[in-house]
Amino acid sequence: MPELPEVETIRRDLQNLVVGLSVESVRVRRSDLLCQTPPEDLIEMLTGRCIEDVDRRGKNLILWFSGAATLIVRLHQTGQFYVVDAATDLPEHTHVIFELSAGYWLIFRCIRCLLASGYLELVAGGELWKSAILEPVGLDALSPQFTADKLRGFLQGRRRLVKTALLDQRRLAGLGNIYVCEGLHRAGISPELPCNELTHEQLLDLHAAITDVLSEAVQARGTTLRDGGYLDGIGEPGHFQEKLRVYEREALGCIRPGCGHAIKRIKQENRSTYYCPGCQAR
DNA sequence: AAAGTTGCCTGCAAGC
DNA sequence: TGCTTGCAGGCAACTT
Repeated sequence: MPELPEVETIRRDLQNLVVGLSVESVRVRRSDLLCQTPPEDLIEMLTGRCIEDVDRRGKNLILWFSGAATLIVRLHQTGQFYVVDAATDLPEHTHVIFELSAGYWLIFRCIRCLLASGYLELVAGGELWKSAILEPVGLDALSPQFTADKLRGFLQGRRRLVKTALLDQRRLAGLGNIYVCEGLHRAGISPELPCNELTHEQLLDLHAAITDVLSEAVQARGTTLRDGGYLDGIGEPGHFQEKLRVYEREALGCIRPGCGHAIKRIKQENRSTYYCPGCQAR
């Protein structure tokens, strides 16, 4: 389930592997996964172009091609985007294939295609503000501009629960279920606390916790859960699952020294929240 | 009244 | 076989 650290890992891998290579051909097997992009446009605009840079905003990848063509890739829940050797047997659910120079293929896979509004979007002329995928995406959580003050601005005065508010990509972009749960646990804040009841201290702690957990997860190359949904830029799993403190640890003991409470799992807005009732009491 | 918020439902496929 | 799970868009139903 790629969130910011997973997408950042893929970005770095692709930066190393495919920048400087050119697109020899594009195969689109499922055009319904494209967002506002006819498949023939994708093929025509990218064939022969060189990949110049790989960028990221929130959970979205941005590939810059020569001629200012830009490809936005949103992995959503089960999307994968990685490099394989040319002419290997393509895995199931491979929906778009970019055949590159130097004997590589860059493939887009998606097991559960849940997103009716599309996963890949071509934007011509580098006019990223026209992207339907990026339009609602807020401030990137790893950006230096993300300060404790900004976090306060996002959460202040809202009655919404802090857990669900942090999942909203329109304000702060990049956090998903895993890192919101982990961040709240590190900050010792109950997921059931309404935003407008956060103290100044708690906001500072939460900002530090979010920043820390994201950068540690990038160091560990992201989280691959039991479902194996996330793979990095060469199709390998990450390692941060070994360092999770609450996520998917229901009924196990809290690892904070001296705590020992059993991790609980609750439903908030129909999504699982994991937390420690000891360190995250209301 | 308009703008901002919140809650409910939907879609795919995997794994019980 | 049938039920549950998960992410974000779309929209309805609120609140201010």
